[in-house]
Amino acid sequence: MSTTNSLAVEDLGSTAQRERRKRILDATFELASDGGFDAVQMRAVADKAEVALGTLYRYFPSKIHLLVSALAREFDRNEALIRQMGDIPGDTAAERVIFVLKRTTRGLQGDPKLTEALTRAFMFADSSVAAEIHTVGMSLTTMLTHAMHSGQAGERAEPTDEDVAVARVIGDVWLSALMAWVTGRSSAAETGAHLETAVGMILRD
Amino acid sequence: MSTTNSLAVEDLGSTAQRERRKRILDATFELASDGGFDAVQMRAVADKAEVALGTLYRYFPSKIHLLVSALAREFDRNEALIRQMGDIPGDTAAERVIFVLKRTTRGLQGDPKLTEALTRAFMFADSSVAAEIHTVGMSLTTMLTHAMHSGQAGERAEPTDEDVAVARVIGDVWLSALMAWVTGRSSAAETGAHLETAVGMILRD
DNA sequence: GACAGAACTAGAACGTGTTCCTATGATGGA
DNA sequence: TCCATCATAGGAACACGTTCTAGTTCTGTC
Repeated sequence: MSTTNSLAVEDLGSTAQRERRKRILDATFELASDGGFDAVQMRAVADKAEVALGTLYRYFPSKIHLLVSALAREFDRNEALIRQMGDIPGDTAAERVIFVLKRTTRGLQGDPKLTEALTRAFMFADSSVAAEIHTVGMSLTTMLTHAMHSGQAGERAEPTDEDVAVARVIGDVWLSALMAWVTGRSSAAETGAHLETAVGMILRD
Repeated sequence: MSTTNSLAVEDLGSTAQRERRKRILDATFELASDGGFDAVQMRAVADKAEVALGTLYRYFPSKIHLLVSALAREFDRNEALIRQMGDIPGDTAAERVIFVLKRTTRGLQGDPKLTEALTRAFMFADSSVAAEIHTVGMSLTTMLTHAMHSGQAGERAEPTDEDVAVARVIGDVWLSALMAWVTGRSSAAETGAHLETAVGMILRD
């Protein structure tokens, strides 16, 4: 286990450690939700999580690792939520994909500062955060391929390479749209419209 | 002219000022090219440009503004280059778009550290950099709509809303692909392949 | 229970982005 | 030419991410 990676839940032996990790991520969410990226100050996170600064850095080797890990947890939860709601409404793949994207986007837009913090960290991440970023990418791809096939024959089959390629392109567009929204370059409505247009282009049935 | 914006060339009265601005951007390129984002240190830029730190901040209110302005200049030059080479090779819009994207990408990949610096700054930018980001977005959109229509009837007409929407989606994918490459999550070859796939999906003739 | 090693705390210290201050030089109008 | 104003130089000062050190507590093993 190299020191350049965040400590994942599986890496942590004791209950106390898992609780520390949770307290840290909770504190991160709270601070981010209040004041965005800039308010997530490492000393403040450590204080709020009741953990020493050095310990915080033991669990997450940088602020970016911390925030991207927080994003990964958020995505995991979102994916679980969507998965447990069963079949996704919509007759075509495009409709279903737009449904989950809009739902996810709406969830994020409900907490703009938090979203700003998580998104900017994700965008700023360099190669040392590759592992955490990969986790996020997988969640997104899984969610999208699941939406594409939900309720269809062969739903349980592995997604094809083509499915994955489509999901990646849609994920790219979604991230860019999210970034445009976060940086105030487009409104929520424009973001939604842009997403619909793009998915319509890519997923013509 | 608000202090939250970089000083554009047009804002500068005297020749000495235009030269200062140029020296600053040149120094930025040089440092970025050598050591990437981290090597572009404001004190180092000021030294190399033979300008006081305070002056640097007068011209560019933050490191991010500085780097995004550098990116804008680079894009302008790239667009001019492509525009002056006349008709773009390729029989279909997709082929022509792929041509300019690959050409631009190759240019960037030829100087990885520089690209890392510029891309990460762009990705990290917040709303205070909206103006500079918009400049970059316009260059990209213009380049793409130009490629879509190059050599076609009605080449000189204004791009339609649909053209712009398509260009924006392609621009989104391109940025994400560039980011994946910059952060070492995908190779140059994969980046190229991904772009081709995506453009193929979006621009089916 | 005693010990070894890992994990944790508290806080100092360092680097770099950013701000601020004072003195000096350039410019344009009376 | 002289003055007012603004731009620049030079450098101190501050904030926050990150690293490091010394001492303390926890955990597992004999």
